[in-house]
Amino acid sequence: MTAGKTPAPPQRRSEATRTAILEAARERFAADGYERATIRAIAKDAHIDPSMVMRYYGNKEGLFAAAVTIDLRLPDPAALPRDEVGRALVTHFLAMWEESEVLTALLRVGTTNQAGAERMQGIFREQVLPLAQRFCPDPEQVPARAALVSSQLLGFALTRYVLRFPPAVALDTQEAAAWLAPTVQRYLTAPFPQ
Amino acid sequence: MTAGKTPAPPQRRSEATRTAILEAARERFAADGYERATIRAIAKDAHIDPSMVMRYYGNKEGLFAAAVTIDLRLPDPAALPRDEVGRALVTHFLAMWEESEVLTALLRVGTTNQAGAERMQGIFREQVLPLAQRFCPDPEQVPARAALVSSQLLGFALTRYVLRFPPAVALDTQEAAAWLAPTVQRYLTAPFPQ
DNA sequence: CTCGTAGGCCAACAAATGTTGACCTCACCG
DNA sequence: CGGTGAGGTCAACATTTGTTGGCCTACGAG
Repeated sequence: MTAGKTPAPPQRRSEATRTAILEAARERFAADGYERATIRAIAKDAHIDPSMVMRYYGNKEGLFAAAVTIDLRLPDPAALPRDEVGRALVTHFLAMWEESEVLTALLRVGTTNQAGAERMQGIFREQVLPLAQRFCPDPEQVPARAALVSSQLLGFALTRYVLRFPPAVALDTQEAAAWLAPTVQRYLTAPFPQ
Repeated sequence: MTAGKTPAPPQRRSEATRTAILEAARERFAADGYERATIRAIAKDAHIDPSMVMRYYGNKEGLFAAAVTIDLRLPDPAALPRDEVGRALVTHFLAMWEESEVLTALLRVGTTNQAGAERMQGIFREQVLPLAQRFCPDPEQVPARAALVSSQLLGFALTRYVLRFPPAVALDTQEAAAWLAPTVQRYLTAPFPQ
């Protein structure tokens, strides 16, 4: 609260544990979901006392909010050729899921926790919607198309990273992208069906 | 345990509460997921004592197992014309999701609970895989295609019934089916892409 | 009428969990 | 050297949750 007058970073040694807590929290939330990821377990993973978690992040919700911040880093729509947006989006998404547990954590929490669901709605609204806008002329259709794209991408992540359906796990990212890209491409650019 | 020798139904009045418990359990599991659906809350909804739940279903896992039994009632593949399987599957799925909360309950629990995830794998294996078998000549490709179909169907259910993305909720089932059917159709019958 | 028993409730236990406050320790500044 | 405050630990709290066992009640068979 009391902002130090010196702009120099006063961080003695706490930054290390702060990030250790966040890393442990991400792992636990990804593996167990919100309810089963206990503060005590996270603290033990970070090799500190549970009360430290509270001091740094206030409460469990605050910890979750701090641990799971997501930037999808979607490619600039303007730079994408219209007929390759599907493939570009899919490969980008798969890469993001493979490289960190944050998305798995968010998906797990989003299905059981109201705050988590709202967080996902926020990401959808601020990051996916704008991209869809670029490729669909009729603004009336943009939200539905963006939601369909999300449904396929999240659905594949669900079966592969959360439910772990063996065939979905077995697909390598190349094959998966080859299957999913046309779907996403169609949702974004094809005319309204029927 | 002690089977009555009289074949006449000895049920005095318990069957009513048994099903009341199951209904309440389905509602709670669907709304809250496994962890946050408490036995006490379920019992209160069913207007009985929590200990009754234990007596009838042993423990919480037993209750979940009894409450969430799913038969997708997939249409007979043999009766489906090959080029309409996509639309038939999608409309059937949407109808099932709309008519009861069991699927929502299973999806919510599947994402946080190992037993729930395995239950979903079982349904996939025993009900979706066989259907895909009918439409794909190469047995090598059947599991992947079935998983892709599941990913799109579950993904749409996720965004619509669990995460409640507004555009996904706003779509009426007709529109949704029109968008999703070609995707499912392609996953089942189109040649391997690229 | 009597009494066994199924259906049901009440009270309690043990464990786990989020959260709090007192205390400790030691680097650093005056 | 003294003390101030940040980084950290410990023990405890109140609550919730799954689960258990004892007790009550009424109905139907003998």
